[in-house]
Amino acid sequence: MPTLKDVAKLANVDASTVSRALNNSAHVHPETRKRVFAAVEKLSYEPNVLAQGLRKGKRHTIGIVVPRLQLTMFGDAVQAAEQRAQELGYATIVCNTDDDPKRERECLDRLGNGFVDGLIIAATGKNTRAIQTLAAGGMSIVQFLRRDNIGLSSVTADFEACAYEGARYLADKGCRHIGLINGPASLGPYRERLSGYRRAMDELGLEEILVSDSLQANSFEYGYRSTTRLLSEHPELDALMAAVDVQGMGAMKALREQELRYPEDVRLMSLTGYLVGSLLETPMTSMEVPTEEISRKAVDTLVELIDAPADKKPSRSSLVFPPMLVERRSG
Amino acid sequence: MPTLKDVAKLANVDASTVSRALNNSAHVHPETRKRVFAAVEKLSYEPNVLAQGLRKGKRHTIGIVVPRLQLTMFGDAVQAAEQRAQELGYATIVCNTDDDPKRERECLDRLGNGFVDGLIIAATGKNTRAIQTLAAGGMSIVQFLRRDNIGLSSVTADFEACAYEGARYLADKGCRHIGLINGPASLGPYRERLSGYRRAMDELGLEEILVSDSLQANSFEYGYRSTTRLLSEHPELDALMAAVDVQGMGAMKALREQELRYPEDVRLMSLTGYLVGSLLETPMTSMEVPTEEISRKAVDTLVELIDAPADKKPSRSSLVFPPMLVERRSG
DNA sequence: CTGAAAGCGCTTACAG
DNA sequence: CTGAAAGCGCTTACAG
Repeated sequence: MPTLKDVAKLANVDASTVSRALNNSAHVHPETRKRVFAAVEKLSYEPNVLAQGLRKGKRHTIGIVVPRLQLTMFGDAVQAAEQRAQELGYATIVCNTDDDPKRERECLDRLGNGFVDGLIIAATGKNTRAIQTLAAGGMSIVQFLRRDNIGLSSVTADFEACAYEGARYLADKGCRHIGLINGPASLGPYRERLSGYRRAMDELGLEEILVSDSLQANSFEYGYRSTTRLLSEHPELDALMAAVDVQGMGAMKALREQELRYPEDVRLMSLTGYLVGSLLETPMTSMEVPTEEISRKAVDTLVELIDAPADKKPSRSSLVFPPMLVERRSG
Repeated sequence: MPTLKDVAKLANVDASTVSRALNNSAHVHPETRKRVFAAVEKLSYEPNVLAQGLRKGKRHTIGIVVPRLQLTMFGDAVQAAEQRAQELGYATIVCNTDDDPKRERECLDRLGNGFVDGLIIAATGKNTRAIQTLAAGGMSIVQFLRRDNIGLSSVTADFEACAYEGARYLADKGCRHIGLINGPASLGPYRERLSGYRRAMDELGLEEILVSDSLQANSFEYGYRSTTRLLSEHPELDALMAAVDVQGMGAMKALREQELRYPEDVRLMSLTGYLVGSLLETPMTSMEVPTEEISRKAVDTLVELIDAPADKKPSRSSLVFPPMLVERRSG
């Protein structure tokens, strides 16, 4: 592996000049510059990220904090984020919190300890203080896929619209008893879905029928139990919206057990669909969200933040992507 | 962040002594040692991985090369590998090849270029030369979940047993026309499943009925098309083994279209099941493989390889984990 | 516009 | 058993 010195020797200049030419950090005579780049080319020189990092106190690593990967949009999200990070020359460390505030806290402690240059995070909402402290201490942080109003940039989807448009769609199909399987309102996306659902129910003059526990909501089990409960309390149910796909899969199980067909007896849809829903035996009607785009954008935003000099960090930004309705068999 | 120097000052020794004490790289007087560790404790000192890396030419980053993450065992595998890597102080870079040799080549080029200390890889089998060259050039490489006989350590599952035991199970249930949806024999796991299937068919005196194209086999579409084809050529089919879950999901779609019920008309099972199969509307009978354990072990093996001094690298090892049958509804 | 020097935080021959 | 010194590959004030 050639080093700066090798390039400098070949170009007949000092290493510092090579550095300046490469980083555009000061005026370098065009002639010199040309020689430098020729030498770089010739040796196919690549700067040693480690040495750069040591010098500048950067590790070229970003942390990704998400609840889990399996069968969730976060799996896709992390894949896209890792790819984008790699394109930008960053390694990644992925940390799964399982939506457990304690585990999240551990992740934050570990990553905060000088392990990474920045963080993209889909937080539980229970460690706001710790996250703000980290940010105040100079850590670059971007929220993605989940947003709380904690003074940090975010890239998310419009979950309010997911629920609102989902409900309008079901109402258009003639449903009058539209249930919602949601999750704890302490989490931004659930709170937003709830508010979209309420807006729609209000406009339509329909009764709100919903489950919104503060439990581990992003699961098959939760979808199953919630559906069973809703059906027993509201046998008139003719439509059901699940916040995420695995909940919808759990709902399917519950409906089958009650010998209810979907969509014939109960229209079923997911409010945040991803690949798996389309491959089910009964493909699931879904609101879909551009997860990959969101993740890539979050990484871009983070890297800009990391790279900006301390005295002119970009100001806080909030990006929200709209969802799209995909009609399939279940609803 | 405290540095070696801070520790040295507090312990009243030279930085080099602290280094030796911490790394156990030379005799340090027990008394001195005690002082050093007390200081480390007091300052809660953590060595700067970047500086260590620069000194030793290590990046503390490992590359993970897999075909894809979505709806495959590789998703689980990568999650487990990342976690283990993190425990060992390594960052990760994940590269998806989509089982395309060209993309795999790009991954290898990029990662080979001094970006990582080592690689765990589930290869396409089409870049054997490039991989061997990398290894010969000093890159530490461990194969995981897929093994080719290319002189490198591996940690895999016994896919031969998956297919053999799967077929025996179906035969025990009374099936006499057992089909196999496989994939290209150029890939180790498919080759091994094929051989297990053949062994079982041979022992049972049954006809081989199989699809084994050299296409993108790890997909819903492939499972769907293959099943349609097998059914048209062999209407007598009474059992079907899919190499992986998504193929099985595609098979379900094809069976439904032919108005065949599973398991009543055709018993269906996956030979490498993971979570998704258990959550389907018709939960899938599967051979299951300890993906997480395999991944963690692969990372351990790799890190040992990386950390060993050049003159005494551990010799090649091959670890194979046995599968387990999980009976569910589909078969 | 460019060179010489110092230093990021560590490790490791080299003396003693 | 321990200290002083050199150096991994880079960047950045400091002169000029």
